[in-house]
Amino acid sequence: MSECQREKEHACALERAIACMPTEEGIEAMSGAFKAMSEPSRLKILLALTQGELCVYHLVQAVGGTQSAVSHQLRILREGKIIRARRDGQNVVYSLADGHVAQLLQTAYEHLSCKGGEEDA
Amino acid sequence: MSECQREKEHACALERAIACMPTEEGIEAMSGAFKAMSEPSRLKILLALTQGELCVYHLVQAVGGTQSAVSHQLRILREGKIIRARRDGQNVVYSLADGHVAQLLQTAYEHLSCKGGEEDA
DNA sequence: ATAATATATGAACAAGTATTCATATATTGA
DNA sequence: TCAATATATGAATACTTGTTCATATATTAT
Repeated sequence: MSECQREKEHACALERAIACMPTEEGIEAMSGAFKAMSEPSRLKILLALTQGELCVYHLVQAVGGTQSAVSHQLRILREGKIIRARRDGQNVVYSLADGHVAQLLQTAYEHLSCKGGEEDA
Repeated sequence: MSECQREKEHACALERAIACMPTEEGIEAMSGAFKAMSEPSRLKILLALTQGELCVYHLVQAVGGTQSAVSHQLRILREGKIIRARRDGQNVVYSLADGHVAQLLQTAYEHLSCKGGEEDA
């Protein structure tokens, strides 16, 4: 019963934390979106697509790496409904699937990209 | 030289994509932040901490799992400067390290958590 | 000092996954 | 149909990582 003391110390934050916690599906949805952007190779692809739709060949030029590696990552993003594919003649043209990811990329880009890093003493 | 044709088709988007691409350090910073939030166990910890600082014991209650697993994830988040630790008597109290992550969590929470999912035909 | 509580951590193991290589599929032009 | 271009993908490999178990460290009270 010694933890009862602690129970009350920050009880309000704990209760709010429990109350605001999404369902498992919500957690999966959120972490899935973050996971899509958590690998450098995929993040580059997504950042490139914020500028407009691009075919695989151009994506390879924009992000580097081999065509095979890019295609594998494109499949992961496609299956996760993060991006959308459309055939255009010999090419397949990709674009971001919805605005949510674009918003997250924008927020991260503005907040993290331009700044070197913040050490706090 | 056959790709020259393609070079021009979407050249503007490709050029913008190349122009907007962050440095490798920028990419690492962004993907690192996303990676912190890409695992359900860590995401839960971070979401809980958006409600205020919490000690490990309370975090375990808020997010579930064993104390050891939570502590391991806390270490990863701590070393990545995503969260901050402060000792308070027998307890160690954790809090979010900066507002950037909170902003990303907020954006994701609003955009992804409450909605079931969007299938597009 | 000893016991109890709170947290951290090393080692081991199990999954998950990003890349490469080789090859398959699809589209276009001759 | 055949060749060329564009993209996708299966298998194998190497690497990363999340969890568990056992144990270590730190703080407090007696």
